[in-house]
Amino acid sequence: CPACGQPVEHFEGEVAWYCVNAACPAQLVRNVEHFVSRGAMDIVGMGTKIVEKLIEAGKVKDVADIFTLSRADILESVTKKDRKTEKEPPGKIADNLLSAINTSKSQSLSRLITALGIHGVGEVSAGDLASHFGNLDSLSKAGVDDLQQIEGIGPNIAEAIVDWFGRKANQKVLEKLKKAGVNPTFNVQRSTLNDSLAGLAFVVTGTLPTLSREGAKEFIESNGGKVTDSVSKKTSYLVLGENPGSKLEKARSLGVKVIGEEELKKLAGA
DNA sequence: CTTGAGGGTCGAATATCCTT
DNA sequence: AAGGATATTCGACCCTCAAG
Repeated sequence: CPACGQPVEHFEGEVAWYCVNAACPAQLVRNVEHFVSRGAMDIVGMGTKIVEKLIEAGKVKDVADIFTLSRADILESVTKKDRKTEKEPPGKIADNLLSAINTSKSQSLSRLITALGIHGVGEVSAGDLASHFGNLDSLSKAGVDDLQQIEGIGPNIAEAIVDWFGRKANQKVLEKLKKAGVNPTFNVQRSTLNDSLAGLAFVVTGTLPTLSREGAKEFIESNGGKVTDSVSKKTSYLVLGENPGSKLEKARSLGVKVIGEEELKKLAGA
């Protein structure tokens, strides 16, 4: 491994090699980055640079450490060089970060599962897993066969999940998270709020007038609809905003219906 | 067992928005 | 003004499923 010098391992059928050193700094950065990213725990204000600094300063050794960070820890890490400008520290960064971390504690179960970074489990699969198992404990006890019952989960992903939960280091992280108050359960209420969009699959392209991309997604999901990244024959509607990409072309060639934000809201009966 | 299509995930690239 | 974070798109590639 170029970053830590430890031997690397490559998995059957995979193109890339993986460093097996659980403490590899380069790996840690990527893990943490993914954990806090938009589709996962969504900790605003925490990007690559900040993550690197926190890790360099030794304040974050695993993903769970984020939740026990103190204001002093952050200040110390971020202002590592110019120690003499003690009197005017970048307090705003610290404050924003702390409150973002705090809000992220109540993030949904599916986001947390996404955040774990299991091979092959992204937002969509994580959502399926969340609604199927309801909480992390039952998911961690699931066997390969249980997992394969779920649509979209085959032997490879099932194995990856079992393997992830089987690792001691990961179990430890889960424990720490639980202790820090991060242990969400699947909220059934949310999915049964309104099912006017049930059975429909949406893809969003471009910038919508009032809803953000995230907002549109949540809106659709809370009304029972499904959102994916790519347009296909199974897509029910393409929600079109400004500056659309190639998805519009694809939708047209496949005969997928194209609607705007207004129509989306009408469909949902809002 | 092999192959191909349909779906989905991930990472890179790019443009724009915020904060010091 | 500059550095950093966010928002999107795009292409590469992997997984699943079903048909040959």
